[in-house]
Amino acid sequence: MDQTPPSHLPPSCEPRRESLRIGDVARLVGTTPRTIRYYEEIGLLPEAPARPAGQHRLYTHAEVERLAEAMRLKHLLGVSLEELKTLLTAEEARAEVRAQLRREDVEPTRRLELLNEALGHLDRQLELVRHRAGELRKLEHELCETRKRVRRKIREQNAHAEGAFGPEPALELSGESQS
Amino acid sequence: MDQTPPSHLPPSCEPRRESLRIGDVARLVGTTPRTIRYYEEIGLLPEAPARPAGQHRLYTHAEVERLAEAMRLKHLLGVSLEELKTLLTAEEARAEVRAQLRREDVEPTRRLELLNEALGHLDRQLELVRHRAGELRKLEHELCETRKRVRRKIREQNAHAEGAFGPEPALELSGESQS
DNA sequence: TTGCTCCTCACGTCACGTGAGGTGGC
DNA sequence: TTGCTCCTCACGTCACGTGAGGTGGC
Repeated sequence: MDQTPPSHLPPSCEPRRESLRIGDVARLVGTTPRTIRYYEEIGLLPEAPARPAGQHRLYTHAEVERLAEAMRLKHLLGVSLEELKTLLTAEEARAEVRAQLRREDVEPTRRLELLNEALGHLDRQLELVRHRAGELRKLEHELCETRKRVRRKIREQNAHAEGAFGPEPALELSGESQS
Repeated sequence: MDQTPPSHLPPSCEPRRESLRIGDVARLVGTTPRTIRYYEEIGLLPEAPARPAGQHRLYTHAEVERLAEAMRLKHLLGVSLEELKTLLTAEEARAEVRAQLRREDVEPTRRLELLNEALGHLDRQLELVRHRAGELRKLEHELCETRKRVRRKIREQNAHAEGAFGPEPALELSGESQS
């Protein structure tokens, strides 16, 4: 069983779940193996069905995508893992809805219901994102204003020095300064 | 609110440090007393000098402002308390610089040095904020695109229903739905 | 005096970090 | 065979939450 070279496999034999190991996944999404194991432990990530205890975890690229998206949400929205779990469950539900909608045999009333649910979920998430983006824009604006004032003072100072000592090249960022 | 000092005090007798208690402060900045005590414990907030053990903590409005700003930075930038401490120290240094600059007796070279330091600090902070704002904008854009697609599908579905059953008012958000 | 908020331990919790000791695949 | 990564406990840490028991100000 340790004799399965990765090249020229019969089409029936899958390369075991795409053979991405936990270290690779961690590097790809910018986290640590410990974090991934912890997320699996608390049920945020699904455990691979029937992995013998002590055996290596293997991941597919689709799973990496989902994990990356989850970490982006956590990072940008600053939610707890419990809230993140709720978000991801809703996300899964939306995926399920998309799958149902692709099969054309859904009756129109049900179809509209599903679409409206998806819309509601998107709106809630957009509100979260926009609120945070607004706060950040405000902070950015304030920092910019302060920056303008400092730059104006620097210009004034340079102009004054020029007046006192005659024209010399404007000194802005000295580049060298001890401590 | 109750910020008129207890009526007739002699002008020499200060209303002890403006008499804002820890619960008031917590409510004003949107946190808990425990958090404020913890920040004091790890040295992120200065402990009031010479407060007898067991005595109530009292705060000034200026301290409330600083705490609120600190919590905003933490919330928006998602930094650790250790990083936050660094940011606040730099902020204090900038305040110190402003105080020095207001006294006009600083020699021009030193003055430029201080201004350039302040500018550098502002630029680093702006970069942090802008990077995060950019990520959020991207997420917002993606959510908007998905939302557009869902709304288009809803319109299509309604148009189709109209064609099949004759004109009826467009159903968008049902408002009521079981489960 | 009665409530309320405050105080200081001190243990609990969330989201991991960090070895310890051992097994498995290229 | 040798390294490397992986595995599972299990204890440590950061940033607080949450009572326990007691004191202080309107």
